[in-house]
Amino acid sequence: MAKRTKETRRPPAKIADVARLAGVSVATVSRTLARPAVVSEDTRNRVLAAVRDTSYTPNISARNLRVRKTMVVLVAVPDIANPFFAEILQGIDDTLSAAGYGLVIANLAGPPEKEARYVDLVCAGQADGVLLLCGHVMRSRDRDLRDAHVPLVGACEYIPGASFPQICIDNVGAAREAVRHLIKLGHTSIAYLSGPQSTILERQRLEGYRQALKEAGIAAVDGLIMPGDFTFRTGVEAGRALLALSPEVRPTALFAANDEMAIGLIKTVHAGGLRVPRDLSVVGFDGIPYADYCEPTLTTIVQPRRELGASAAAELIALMTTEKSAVRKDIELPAKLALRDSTCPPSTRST
Amino acid sequence: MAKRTKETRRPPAKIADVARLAGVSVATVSRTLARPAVVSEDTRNRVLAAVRDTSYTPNISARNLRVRKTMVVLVAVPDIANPFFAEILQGIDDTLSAAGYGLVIANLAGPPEKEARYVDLVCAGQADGVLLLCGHVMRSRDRDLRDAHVPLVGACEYIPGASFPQICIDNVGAAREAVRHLIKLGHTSIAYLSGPQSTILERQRLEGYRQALKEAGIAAVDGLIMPGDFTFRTGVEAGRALLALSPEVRPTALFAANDEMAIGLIKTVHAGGLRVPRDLSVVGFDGIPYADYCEPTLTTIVQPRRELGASAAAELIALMTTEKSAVRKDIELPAKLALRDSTCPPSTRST
DNA sequence: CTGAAAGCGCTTACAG
DNA sequence: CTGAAAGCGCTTACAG
Repeated sequence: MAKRTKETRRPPAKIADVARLAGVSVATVSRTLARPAVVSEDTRNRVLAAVRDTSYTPNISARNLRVRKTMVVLVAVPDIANPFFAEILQGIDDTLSAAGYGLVIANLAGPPEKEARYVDLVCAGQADGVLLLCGHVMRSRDRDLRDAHVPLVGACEYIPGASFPQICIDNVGAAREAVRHLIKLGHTSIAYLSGPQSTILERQRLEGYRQALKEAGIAAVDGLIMPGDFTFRTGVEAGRALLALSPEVRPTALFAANDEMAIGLIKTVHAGGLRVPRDLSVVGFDGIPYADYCEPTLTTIVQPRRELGASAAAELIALMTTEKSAVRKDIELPAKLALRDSTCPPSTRST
Repeated sequence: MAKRTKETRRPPAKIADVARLAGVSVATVSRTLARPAVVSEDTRNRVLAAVRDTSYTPNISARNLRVRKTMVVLVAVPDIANPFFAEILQGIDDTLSAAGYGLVIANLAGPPEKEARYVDLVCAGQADGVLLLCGHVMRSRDRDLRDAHVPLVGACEYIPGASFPQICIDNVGAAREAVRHLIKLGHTSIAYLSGPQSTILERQRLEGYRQALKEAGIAAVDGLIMPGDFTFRTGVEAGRALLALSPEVRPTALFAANDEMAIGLIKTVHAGGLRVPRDLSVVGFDGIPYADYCEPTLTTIVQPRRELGASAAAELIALMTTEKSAVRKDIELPAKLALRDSTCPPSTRST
């Protein structure tokens, strides 16, 4: 169909082909490419011309075998279909690929044996480093990622007790800020829609909620803490639970541990006749793109997703390219409250 | 911190270590692993035990160098942050990783030189195959992906005239079905919100729109075709344009070339006082998760995203593992209309 | 500044 | 059924 460029078959040129054409040894070709300054100008020109004429590109498998590097990093993500991670991955990809690294995405959603396979892969030396977005150090039946002796960096979900750098936001502080915002608007009956109990993110955001209430002298009410697991579905369920409450005991505001649940909840209470924010103010967490599309737009904590990914990647590159092993160094990136349309002062009716 | 497993340093075992421990040659170890049936039971047991004792895993760079394969496939995606692709990637990842392939994601969003880098990478033999979700055969300044002589498979966005298999849905037919649905409800003034002119997806969906009108004997009105580019923003703009129209000339229904624009449009016309679907019925295209979360939920064509990815990956694997070069074979997967809350008969008022 | 040679860790004819 | 040996395509001391 489309026009092909010149020579149509022929296997890719190897370094020996270039050397022959340039009339030098393969060692010289290799050196010219690695450190051009070290060869004479004349040689350099001949080699470079030969490289061009043969469209030579080094075989990476061979180079990697030789220098015992792979130039790939493994990125473990809990769920690639979750929009929250898409932009993080973008930040990672930008930084990593600019530095010549390829990235293999280990999507942990799905059968648990996948995790083990990836651990084995890294232990077998198939990656130079690992980026952990999944909140735990991956393991297989009898091995741990640490047995691979490659640099590790964590991001997003803090891994307690880890001995490698981690890039996170201040979840406690951000959650506290979210709830303070509601309190400042005049709310005193504020519910909390939880994330999955197993994650540290949940514990941190709950802690922030508690702190904000406490410092405002508002008593925490256990009944106002609603179960959730970060999914839209549990947001819907919480919405139903709220609708089932009589108006006198219903909270006037709610802080959700993530946006997806907040959106599910808003949709549900809307359908049930409550108005957001008039009857119920809602604050989310994450700042996913959709939080700015929904109706009403969601007041939320927006995480610097791209920067989180980029910093984590940069940190890992530093670790992979220097001798000094893991100068443990956590980085905390700022997350900020985006004021939008889902919050307002409580309606006087219930005050 | 955490407890390490036994021997803490020592480089990973190589095949020679296993051979020594088992008292056989490296050839035998290699064979035992590749085709266990071919060695004697006694040998096999000794080798396997040694493999276990040394926690041996083959070095893939070395193997690849030897067999001249990379076991990686490149997946070119227009924009990794677009939720539409997330589930496609998941289908691809499931299939590919089950077959032992790693996947390198070429995110084409961003500087155009990235595309060239990826082309060079493939031409240099760094991938065994390429999955094109981007609607065109990637190219660098002087090369084309076809020069790499590796199998190619296209998916989602049909590439006209390509000589490799492609996995798509019937965009024309699906768009026609979407518009027929509106016609069946009684609408006769139906607008179309376009995608980017450069894509074949746009041309196909527009064609489906035209066909449906034509077969119903409804005259196509140029003024009802609104510009868009698949982004939320252009949906918002189209919404504003609609609001600016006087009620007599305003269409009673609209078919958007994708969900994101449909959602932006709905949000905008809502804010402007129109009710969806009562004043305006809207049908989208794609079936992204959010289409089922928004308010009202969006009637849309849902694409079998996971299956699209899985079939494309399966097709590529077939190509990579057999001699027969590209038995050109397109696959069309079914997309179906999901009836939800954004459509209803036109209100009598304007009829 | 340059070349000859070893070696990275594997697989696979080829003999036996 | 098994082993010795060549070779995949590179890089890097080591000499010169």
